[in-house]
Amino acid sequence: MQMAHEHKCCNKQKVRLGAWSTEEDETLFAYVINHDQVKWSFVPELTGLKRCGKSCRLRWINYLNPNIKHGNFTTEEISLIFSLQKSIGNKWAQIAKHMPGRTANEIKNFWNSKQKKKWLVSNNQPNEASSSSETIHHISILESFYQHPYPPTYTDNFQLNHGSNMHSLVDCSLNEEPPMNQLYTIPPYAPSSMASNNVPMMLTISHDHGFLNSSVSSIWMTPTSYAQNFPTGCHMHTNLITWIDDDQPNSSKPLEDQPYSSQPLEEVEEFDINEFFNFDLFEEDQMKFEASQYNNSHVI
DNA sequence: AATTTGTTCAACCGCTCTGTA
DNA sequence: GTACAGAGCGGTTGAACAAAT
Repeated sequence: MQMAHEHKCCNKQKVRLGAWSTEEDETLFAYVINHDQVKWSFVPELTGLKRCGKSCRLRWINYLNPNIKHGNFTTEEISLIFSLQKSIGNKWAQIAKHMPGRTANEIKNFWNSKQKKKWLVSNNQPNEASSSSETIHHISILESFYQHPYPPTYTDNFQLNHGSNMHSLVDCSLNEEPPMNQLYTIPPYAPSSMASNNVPMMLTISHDHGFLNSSVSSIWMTPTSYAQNFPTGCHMHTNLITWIDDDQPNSSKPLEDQPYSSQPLEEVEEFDINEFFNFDLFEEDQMKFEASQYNNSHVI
């Protein structure tokens, strides 16, 4: 615990800094849990804590809040962090909203540590970067999203509805059986070196059974398709898949504005994607994919 | 066993955003 | 329209711990 000193906020009152004691935690917890509306700037005065109001707020939202899920991130959560970071950048608070129980600070810390490791790997500094198998695992996940879309294994028709006029059919390819709460790639023909944008889009998958709806986090455009305003690939979050009524009108609004996107996650997770897709791996597709990647990299 | 180096994560800082008078 | 206060956010720091030497 650091000595009390003048804080720049809090009217320059003397406040304590550093790690919180058990007693301080108990005091803050007891106060917040018993008050619906907390005015953080008044908390030190009302509780007797020698802390800045901002510090109290931070302690609550990052540690004391009983809704926080402590412990390591799951593979699904890591996937979601990578895909959301790619979509919206370092908007940690927004990313945290997609991950109940996780704090923006926790996600930011995770991202920063993994980014550092990725940098070390990309700069051929294996001694530092390969210090644990966990590191390699995380980096392989990251690489798969950023650089190496996996080979296509299955083809279906996916209907992309973009803006008011665009209404295009593209082939769908899935690299492997995607667990729920996972991101997968449709289709992986365009390498990441090609132009991409992050325009929010709605992806409608047409099937005999009705319609599936999902957010698309990023769209790939080849030079040709870009000229034609025709996306060749996209990322899709399986955890955001929801059923919609057949008469639900298509819309170009962002997902959060869609009434059917607010379905509880528990309901979403009950959906079994295996009922509708066959994820068998075909070697021929893999070769075709590798060839297209090679060709594209030499065209650009 | 002691020291150095690397990693994690809680906490701080300063800035921006938002609501209100 | 503007000034102010409080809340929120993202970048950064540094203490504590773990791993390597």
